[in-house]
Amino acid sequence: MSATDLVMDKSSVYKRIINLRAEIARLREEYHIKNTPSVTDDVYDSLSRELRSLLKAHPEFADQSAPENRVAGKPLDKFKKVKHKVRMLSLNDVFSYEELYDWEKRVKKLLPLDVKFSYFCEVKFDGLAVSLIYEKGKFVRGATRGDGFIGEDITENLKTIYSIPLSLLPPYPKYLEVRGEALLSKKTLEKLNKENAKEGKTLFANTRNAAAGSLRQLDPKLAAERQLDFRAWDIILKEDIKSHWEKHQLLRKLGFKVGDDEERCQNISEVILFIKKFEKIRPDFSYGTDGVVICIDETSLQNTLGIVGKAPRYTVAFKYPAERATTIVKDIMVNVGRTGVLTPLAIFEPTLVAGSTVSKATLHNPDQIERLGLKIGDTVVIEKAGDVIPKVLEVLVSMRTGKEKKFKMPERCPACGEKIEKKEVSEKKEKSVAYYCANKKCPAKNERYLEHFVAVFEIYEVGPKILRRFKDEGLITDAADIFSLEKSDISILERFGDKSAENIIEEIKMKRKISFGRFLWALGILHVGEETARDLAINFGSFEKLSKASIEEINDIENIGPAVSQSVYEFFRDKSSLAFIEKLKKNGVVIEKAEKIKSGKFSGMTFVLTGTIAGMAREIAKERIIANGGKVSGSVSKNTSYVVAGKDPGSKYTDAQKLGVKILSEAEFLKML
DNA sequence: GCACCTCGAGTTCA
DNA sequence: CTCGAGGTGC
Repeated sequence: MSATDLVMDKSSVYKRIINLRAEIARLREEYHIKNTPSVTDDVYDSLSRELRSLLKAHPEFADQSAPENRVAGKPLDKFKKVKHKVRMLSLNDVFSYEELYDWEKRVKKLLPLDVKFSYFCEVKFDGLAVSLIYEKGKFVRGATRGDGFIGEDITENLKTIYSIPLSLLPPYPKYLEVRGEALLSKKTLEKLNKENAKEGKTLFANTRNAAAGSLRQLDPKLAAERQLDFRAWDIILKEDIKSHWEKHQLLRKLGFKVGDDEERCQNISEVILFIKKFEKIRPDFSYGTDGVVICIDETSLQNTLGIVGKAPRYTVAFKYPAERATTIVKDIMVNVGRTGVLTPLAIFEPTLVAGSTVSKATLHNPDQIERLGLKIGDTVVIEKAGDVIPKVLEVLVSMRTGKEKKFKMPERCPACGEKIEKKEVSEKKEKSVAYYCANKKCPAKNERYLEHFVAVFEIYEVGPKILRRFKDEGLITDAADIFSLEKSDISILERFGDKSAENIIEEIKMKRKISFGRFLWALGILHVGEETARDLAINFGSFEKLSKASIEEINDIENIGPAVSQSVYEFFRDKSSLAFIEKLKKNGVVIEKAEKIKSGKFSGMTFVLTGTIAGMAREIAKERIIANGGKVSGSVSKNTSYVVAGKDPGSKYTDAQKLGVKILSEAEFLKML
């Protein structure tokens, strides 16, 4: 063979590679992006195989920018955590048209009467929600949702998805974030499962598990083989954009694939028509879906409506009914929580429901067991609420054999053996539904508290297992001890290396500084969770002020009533809690004062809100007042500067008249802002 | 005193 | 997610 032959040969190989690349790209385009199932997988597979073997023989033709090289990264040890610039919220669900009407009612109540708005409906894909960051038109980072605040960096895996553009089509804004669903078609899932079955691996139960599993592959090459797809559903920009509908148009122009089934509706009846229409095609739809997302189309109104907990009010997900299964309750165990509450837990014969094997479910409290009429050994119907949390729906009484045993709440705490009791609820002498362990030093309670504490301080390196180990080894007796740990304390323990000890110490050091609000939350004061802690922090500003506040001063804050104010007040009179706080400070915890309220135009004024403030959700009005230096109180007194009366004002309106406090109409209030 | 909305706390599986 | 319980308005 002459040298020329070799060159000729090489050039034809190169031509073939170019052709293969073009053909594969075209097929992928059809398969993924246009979603036309005309392409046969066999053709696609054989072409890919040929390309791979040619490139193996001729590595000199490898091209970094070629489609097959979307895979850039090396396998990772673990995913980096990334903080979302804008929190990734979740959706509230509705399961019936009735609940949808209820949502409509709530929304309309919060919006001005005369405002006109539309609804936007789109299909809810059943995949994995991800966030994509683009800088100067280039894809720079992709992350999972995580807890909404912090997700995992899966950039390299996302790069392997063809329908995620690496560069945007111009014109594009300098910086933007796209949110959407990484998913797998039903067809791809079938193919994947066929391969898995051949190799004796476990099968994926649904497209979401498969998508999530694929993106969690640490090696991007493995993720690439899964042929994932992407649909965008939201875009976050600095620039104003009028409606959700326009967002979708913009996403398309930038080069994203957006779900085809979407519609702008003028009223809820039209929304229901959309839901019904989609329900018919859902079984034959190419992708797994679990419902329809409905939102208020106008962005300005969306912002007005505000957020409740983890979900914005302007949108809901209509969910189609979940899959159910039957199983046997083998036993009922009892768990001890941080507050000492005893929660019964049903242990099942492991059963497959909606894609995962379920082996237990909470029964919440003894009353719930009573309501269900549940006995140990019963056959029960279960489902996964929201497709995640197992729930016992009913007992199949006809399946009883007579051997079932009635469940009895233990008389002593299962963890420490001490007495248990029901708590007094409210000022009346009523008793709580739940039982509590009365032992202040119950080890289970203590452990749950430690877990809560590190979670609120966001000390990610230290989870339940490590805490338990530290406790068992005698390194810590309370949460404050965490901050006085030293590297040598940890590194000498078995299974802890030098490196992991260092990581843990570094993390703890970094998280010593904490906002006043989170600090309060971490203390685990009865009735004080995330929200109430923030309310307290904003209203009192510093630990010193709150700890000296009278019970009345605390009670005056909006959303804080007698039960909470008493619990907070008592907490700060308790010697051991004060000693604990002192110990935390001594060990290096720094409490940052709550956002110093800049002396704005409202400084020194106290507002009381009553009735529905149209055009603005209550907490937004509150935020605006606080941002301008004002205070929001729950009750009218002679110290109140203004009462803002919305629609249907309550008794505070007459209180204000009696005390001669100036009453502002909504319009007057808005003018002051 | 009741209806409604929120919040707190415990919870599942991969 | 789900329950109980607290807060608020009427």
